[in-house]
Amino acid sequence: MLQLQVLRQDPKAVKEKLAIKHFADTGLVDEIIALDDERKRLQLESDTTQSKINAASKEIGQLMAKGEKDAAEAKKQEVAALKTALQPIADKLAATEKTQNEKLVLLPNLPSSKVPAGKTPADNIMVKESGTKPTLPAGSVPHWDLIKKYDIVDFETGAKITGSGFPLYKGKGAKLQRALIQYFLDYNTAAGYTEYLPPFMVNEATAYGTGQLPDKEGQMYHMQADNFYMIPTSEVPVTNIYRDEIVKEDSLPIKMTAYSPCFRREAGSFGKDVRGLNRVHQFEKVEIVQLVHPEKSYDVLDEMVSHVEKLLNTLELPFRILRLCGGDMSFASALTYDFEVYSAAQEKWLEVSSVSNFETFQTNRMKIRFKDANGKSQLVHSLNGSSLALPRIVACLLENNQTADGIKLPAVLHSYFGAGSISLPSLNYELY
RNA sequence: GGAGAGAUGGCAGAGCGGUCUAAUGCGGCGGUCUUGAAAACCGUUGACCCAAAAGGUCCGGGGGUUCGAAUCCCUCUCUCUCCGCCA
Repeated sequence: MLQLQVLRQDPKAVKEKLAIKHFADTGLVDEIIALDDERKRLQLESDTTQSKINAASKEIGQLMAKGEKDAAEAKKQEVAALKTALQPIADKLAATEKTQNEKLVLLPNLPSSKVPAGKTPADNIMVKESGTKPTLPAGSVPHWDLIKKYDIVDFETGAKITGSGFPLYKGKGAKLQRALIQYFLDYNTAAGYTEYLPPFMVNEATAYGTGQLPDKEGQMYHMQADNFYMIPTSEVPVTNIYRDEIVKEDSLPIKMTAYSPCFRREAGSFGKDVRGLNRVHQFEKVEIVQLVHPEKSYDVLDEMVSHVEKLLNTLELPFRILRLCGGDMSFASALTYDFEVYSAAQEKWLEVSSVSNFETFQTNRMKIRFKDANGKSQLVHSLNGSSLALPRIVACLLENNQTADGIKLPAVLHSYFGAGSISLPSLNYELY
């Protein structure tokens, strides 16, 4: 949620920035400012009346103590009249605040000056490309064939248990998940991030805090009986740890990391991109989140990008980094870098991480603040990124490293996985 | 699931219809003393709305009673104790 004062200060600049995000309804900005003027007027009127009521009530108490019953009665009449007058003002004030807030929540975050103006993924700027695309041996196949050959992910049984898009990892496939999660968490904690294991369901207030509600309600699984939502990413519970808190300035930056499964309905996606592990309803991810001083957030964004970059390097996969254009960025982000790894058998790039600075867009909703040197409360900036989302990493590891007699794993995973490669299953293994 | 108790400022904790502009303690900040620190003493110390003063709002959330609610009533959420069930 944007800060009102930003709209009031320079509505013209706000509209120009919204245009970069391809947000059409710029009239909303003026509407919100007009509502704010109205709100202030009503607030003043309400406060003045309330002040009179308070003063009169106090007098009644004093008159009663002195035994002047008639005078007290007269005052009571006076208060009753004031209260009658106050009621419509209070109702109107509440309605105005509600409408204003509903409209304010519709505005996306403003893009930083580094965001290119384009509209589609083709307009994203490639910042870096790293590693070389492997030349696969003859007979190489995409990961959806490899997982069957090696018997490590079973989509059919996952569909039987739950539904399509819920993979069932098996044997070495399950162990590879565990190894990757463990490795990613170790990598993050070594860089000073505190590890959390959060609840995987959240309440409404939490989902609202990070912006999943009201915007993306249809993308989350909803537990109707208890009104909980399955988390689409651990960013949601983790960022909310500090909701409604005022932290000490010297406790910044707050660096947090968490593993969680992520649940996404992916309503509306279908077609080729959903094949295999490319797009699923439940997947594993390790996330990094930082709450930082406003002046440092763009340095921290660079630091987080470099953190993920080094992690990807150790996995020995070719990848590229993109700076997203206004049209491709998320609603809440001010600047986003996407990481894509190259899937050699599919011959395409797959997104495995998205690192964003949200500035005060999330913390304004969650009221995460710190006290500055002058004793003033200021909103902190929030950032997050994946390090990393597993399924597409696994897809690329399988495809890019396939050989005639097994799948070679990068050296960094050997100790976590307990072997240097995934070998073909023995026959009796299939007969479990 | 059953029975009971509770939710107050950063923390602990009093207040149970009008002087609550919330006692007191701890912690924090500033000062005196000190070479410096500790101790002691003195002062200070919440958030939000409003350009600011004045004023208003906030004692878990929401609603109600009353001229007046931290205090009484209803309701929701959460915490604790005991019983039951259980990984």
